[in-house]
Amino acid sequence: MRKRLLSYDTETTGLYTWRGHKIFSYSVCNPVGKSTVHRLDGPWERERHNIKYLENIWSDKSLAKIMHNAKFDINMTENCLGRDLSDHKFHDTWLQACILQNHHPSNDLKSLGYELAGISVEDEDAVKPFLSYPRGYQDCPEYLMDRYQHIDAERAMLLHLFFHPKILENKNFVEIYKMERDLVLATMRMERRGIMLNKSVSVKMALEIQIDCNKLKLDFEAATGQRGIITSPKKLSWYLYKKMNYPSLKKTKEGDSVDKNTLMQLQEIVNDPCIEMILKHRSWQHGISMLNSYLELADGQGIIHPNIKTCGPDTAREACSKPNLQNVTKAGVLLNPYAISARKAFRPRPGYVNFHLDYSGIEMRILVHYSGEKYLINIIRNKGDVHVPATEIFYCDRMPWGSDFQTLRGAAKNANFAIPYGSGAPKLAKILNITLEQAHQRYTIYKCKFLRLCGLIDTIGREVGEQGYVLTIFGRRLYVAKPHAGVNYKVQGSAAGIIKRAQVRVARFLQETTGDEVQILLPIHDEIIIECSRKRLRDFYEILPKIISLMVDFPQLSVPLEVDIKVTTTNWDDKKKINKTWR
DNA sequence: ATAGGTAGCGCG
DNA sequence: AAAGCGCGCTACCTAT
Repeated sequence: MRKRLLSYDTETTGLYTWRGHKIFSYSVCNPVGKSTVHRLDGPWERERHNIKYLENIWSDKSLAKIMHNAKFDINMTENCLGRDLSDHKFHDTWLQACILQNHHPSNDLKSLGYELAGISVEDEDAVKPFLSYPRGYQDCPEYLMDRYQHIDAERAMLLHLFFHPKILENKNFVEIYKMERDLVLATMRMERRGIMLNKSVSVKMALEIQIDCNKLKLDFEAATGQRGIITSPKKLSWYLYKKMNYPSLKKTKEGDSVDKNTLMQLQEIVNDPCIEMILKHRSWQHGISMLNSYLELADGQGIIHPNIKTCGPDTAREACSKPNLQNVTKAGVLLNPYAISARKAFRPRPGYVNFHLDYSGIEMRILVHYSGEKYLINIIRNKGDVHVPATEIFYCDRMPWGSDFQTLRGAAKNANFAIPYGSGAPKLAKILNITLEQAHQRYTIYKCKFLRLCGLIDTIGREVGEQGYVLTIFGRRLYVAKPHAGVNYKVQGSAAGIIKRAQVRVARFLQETTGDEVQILLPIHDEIIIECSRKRLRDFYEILPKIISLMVDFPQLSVPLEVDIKVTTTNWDDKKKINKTWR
């Protein structure tokens, strides 16, 4: 039987349903290339007719709708029709492209249309001049929009006809594509739900720090006699290395570096209070800017609705923007004593509790899995500390350990990652704070003990050299530009595959068991944040073991996975561990 | 005014 | 030859 397909593309008054943006027109195209445009504005008769047709399209569940970035169009359409459309069959050509060509410079609709079918972007260029803020596509002349919409619908259909057969050729790709589509729907709900900013706390923090920051700037100017240089890397570089004649410890592309690490090392040598002021000012200014940007992006209730890109990064990870909630500053990071914890400005919704479920050491586990190192596999299986052997080897002269064991272990842990990712002895010496000679010597010992782990960089590098890509544990193909990055791609990509599947499973399970009172809010690479209504707390604790089992069930791994659980009723930074580990 | 590059920094 | 990698965002600076 012939597949029933229709490509579908919406034009909206903006990007955000939560800001009231709506569909004002849509276009469709059938598999033989006949496209039509349907405006929902203008003459009343036309609008009525086109709404009815929209209803028709989205009443037929077995008619597969093809979109490029389905998360956007489905969200807008659900908003327009006022009902759930998640049981509709759909395709997403963006996902298809990302799965098939992760490293492609741009998998957007227009570029691919041009590349694969020579469709020019002239239609887009024609509407562009009408888009300057605050105007949008709805303000473009209809005849120009018409052409643009026709072509966009045709582009999407074309891409599907080109890419989908290539997905079907590979059994793993079929599973990955299915999973990615499920993830799109789960993610759409996360974005819609959003995460709550504590507006009053944000404002208060930003204002207070601003005052301190202004004062600090004046102090710096008084101390150095230089004005307007504290925020400028270029001018700081001149001041420190030319005027003060301090030694340059690190170069950038065009000059001497004044980054945090370099300045802290310089401080060890010259002990100039100005350096501390620079670092303080930078951290504080960063905190202020980020807090203000969060405030600007929050809706009337203080909810932030980020854009979570489920597919697109070269390693098949997810990414988050507007704002990026995957890099919100936290307190207690050793490397930056002056950090402003913006996480303190995020809170659970009133009446809710937030749980943070994070995989403990997932990258290391995957590395060990791929290395096949029996010794390390057994440590993990027996719930031991996989970083102890490295600590023992690299700090053999500081045995037995004193009170600073955690510091040494932390450095050894960094080395454990750096080595399989291709770091050499010089880098190790820096990480571990030992001499180059010691680094060479102990690296040799490490290599003897963990030959296969150290060999990954070569074996996987060869894999890249021969075929241009690596495979993840799910058989996902990741093209890699630089062979030495192959190990990282394999590990990041496999970890990404795990947490993506975990989200799909958990989201489905939560929807089935709790309706909408317990929901996933956000993934952060090795962690998912779940909010739970206080009314359902008892139930949640009951189903927690089931959630964890869904998260760790990956038989393709030779090592077990573990999940740490933290909880907060106040703010993101004050989350507390609620139990040992679950597995 | 706007665009693009670089540096720097946050998270994983 | 030697190399950890992936993202997004702000600020500064230069060029158009």
